[in-house]
Amino acid sequence: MKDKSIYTLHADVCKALAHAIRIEIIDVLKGKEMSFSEILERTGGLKSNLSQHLSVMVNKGILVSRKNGQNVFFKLSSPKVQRACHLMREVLIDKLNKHQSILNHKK
Amino acid sequence: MKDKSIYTLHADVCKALAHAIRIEIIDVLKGKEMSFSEILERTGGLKSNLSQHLSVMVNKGILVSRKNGQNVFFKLSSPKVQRACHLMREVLIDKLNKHQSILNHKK
DNA sequence: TTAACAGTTCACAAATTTATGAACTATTAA
DNA sequence: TTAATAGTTCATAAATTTGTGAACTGTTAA
Repeated sequence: MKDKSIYTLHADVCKALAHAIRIEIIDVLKGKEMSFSEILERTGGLKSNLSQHLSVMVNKGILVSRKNGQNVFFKLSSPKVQRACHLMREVLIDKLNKHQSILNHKK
Repeated sequence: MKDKSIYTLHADVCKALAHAIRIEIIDVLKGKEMSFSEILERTGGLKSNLSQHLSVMVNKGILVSRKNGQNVFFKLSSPKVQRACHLMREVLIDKLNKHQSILNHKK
């Protein structure tokens, strides 16, 4: 049988996008590097929770981090992440538009 | 507070990519339309399981389906899906390459 | 009508993911 | 040294996702 482990690895990377908080982090991190506390300021919530989400994203290769003194800075590992995320957002928008136009047709 | 429901919707679309079987389905469906049974032939597994995965993908707007007689045909809802998926695959490959080059440096 | 075929739905157990708060580590300042 | 700050780790309970097989629906053929 064909080896499917590449699909598991690929899905693991995609899982790093599969949570509202993590999508928000990508949104906030678009293009720039930001410290943990700045991200926390923008997203809100518990810092333990944010730390866990960030660590998932770093482990899956979506983000990279570096430590400077007491602070840890995060950024997207590549512009590809932002592009992929943007495409998925468009798929969502397309779907919402289609639903809207179906509704308009019915009235 | 800022409204975050767009992040939830966006993450829901991304969740449709977050499973090995669903990544395989996208891979198999690249560019072409295919019937349920053809997809089942290629991916293997239980048909009830495949049917559930396909229904998740249709509901999230990743796939569209049409019925013709006894057969149901599926295709990607847009080339954007394939492009996003490909970008995430590249993020994975980049990560694997980086790990590889770190290993080479150590020996 | 009955049987066969294609696919979906359902119930449920198992696995995975998530949020929370407490405890912990590391760095800087007093 | 002690205290404060920044962030991580850990345990655990709750929520969500997943795989399985049986039952079901709809379509075609005999």
